[in-house]
Amino acid sequence: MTSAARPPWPSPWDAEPRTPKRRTLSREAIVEVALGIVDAEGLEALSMRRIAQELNTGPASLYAHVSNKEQLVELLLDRAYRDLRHPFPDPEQWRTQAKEFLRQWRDNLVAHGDLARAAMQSNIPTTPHALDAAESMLALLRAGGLSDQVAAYGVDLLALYVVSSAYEQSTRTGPNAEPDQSQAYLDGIRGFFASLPGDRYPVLTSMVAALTRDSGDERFDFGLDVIIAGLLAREPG
Amino acid sequence: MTSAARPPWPSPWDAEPRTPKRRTLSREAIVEVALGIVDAEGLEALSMRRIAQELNTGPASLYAHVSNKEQLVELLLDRAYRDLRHPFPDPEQWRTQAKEFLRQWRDNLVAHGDLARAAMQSNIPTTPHALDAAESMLALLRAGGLSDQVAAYGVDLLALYVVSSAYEQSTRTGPNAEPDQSQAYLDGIRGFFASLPGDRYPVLTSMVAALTRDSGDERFDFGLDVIIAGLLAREPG
DNA sequence: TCTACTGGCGAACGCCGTTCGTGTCAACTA
DNA sequence: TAGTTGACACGAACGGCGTTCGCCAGTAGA
Repeated sequence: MTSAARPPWPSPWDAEPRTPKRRTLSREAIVEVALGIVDAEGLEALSMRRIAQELNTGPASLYAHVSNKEQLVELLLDRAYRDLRHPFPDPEQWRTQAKEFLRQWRDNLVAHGDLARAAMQSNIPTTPHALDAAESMLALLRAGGLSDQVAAYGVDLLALYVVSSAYEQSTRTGPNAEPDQSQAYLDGIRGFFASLPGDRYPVLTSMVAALTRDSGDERFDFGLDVIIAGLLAREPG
Repeated sequence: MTSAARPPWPSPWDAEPRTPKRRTLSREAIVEVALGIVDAEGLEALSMRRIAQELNTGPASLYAHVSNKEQLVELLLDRAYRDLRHPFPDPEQWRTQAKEFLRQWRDNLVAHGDLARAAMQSNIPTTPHALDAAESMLALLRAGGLSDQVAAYGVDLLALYVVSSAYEQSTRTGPNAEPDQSQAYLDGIRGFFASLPGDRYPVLTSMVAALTRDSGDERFDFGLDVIIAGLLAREPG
């Protein structure tokens, strides 16, 4: 090792090489670093100690900027939602707009590891950018001519679907998503279902092909179509 | 204190009053105790130490019967699903049967604190009684005349809805559900939405009444109806 | 009766979120 | 310019967690 080249006393040129002792910490910096950890390794890898370490400090320092971990995760989620792009509702195309927005919403969550898990804690939007998303969805559904009550319950239902789909997807793909492991994944499920006893699960075993047809976009789009069609079916027109 | 009444040496009549030193532990006993903790105080209160304490032993002893906490939680979930009562599909009444079964499913989850959170980890049923539930639902949807593909995707969608609804409900009611705090809860939400800036959230603030109409059964039933109607809309007939 | 084995379990390891008390720098006051 | 003040940084520690190790004791088979 070359550590012998360094004198034991502090040299002038390496006094405080980084760590300018002050002003380096901020809520934004913490959120950014935390989001990086979640993106790369998932929510489970996120710890106050880990964040502090990545910022060259101790865990206690974080609490000057964030009241606790729960709040930090909420900030992460809102930070992620900040990237959503909101459509201007057009009554002629509201359905396409809605589906595109919901897809974007899910992709945005999936892009941040299993952050969707945090979004499931409370279905009611409370942070600014989560409220923006709800506002946009409500506006789209109303542009589609849905009554207030159906639109209100509908937004809830769609949000529930988007978030839980994203979470399910994230548990499937893992923290660092390999691009094409989905085929192997599907084969695994297929094998499992096929191995079940046909006398106890006659229907399941007879439908393995349909059950394991797709685990990605087609499935998600199917759910979107079903819910939107169901909402329209609740209206007289 | 009356501890002086007890001699410092072991008296014959209190030698091993309980704790027969052996055979008291079993996987079933562990699951039962753990489920009791989750019912009363929620998943967060569940720890190996806590279970062990309730069984008058140390945490290490549990690992002879359960490989880790993750597996234990899976066992809890399957134990809960064991109580589900399955209908025999009748093509004339499949819709009512399906709705009743799904309601029962949700109630069963909500009855066990926030155990639903564990059910969300993987949407694919793998344990015996979870597979039973999927089998029943598939049979019902096929009795309703749905095609294999729509039934397969539909079961997934309904399971996602039931489980995430149950989880949402459980975070609302808390571990020990007060029977009638729902009104105060709704009032809280109403107040929050009403306090939002109307210029940023014009649609949201104009729909507070519809958004906070109900947070319980009516909302859940609405979602059920929407999804089932949407599934039927996917079929030609 | 001896032996082999299985389950029970005390102790410890390395994590975790959070708090306390102290230090130290930056900027305002006089 | 000198003194003061208040906010931020952070080392150390507390009480929890899941899990493993290794020893011990009781049971069952030879």
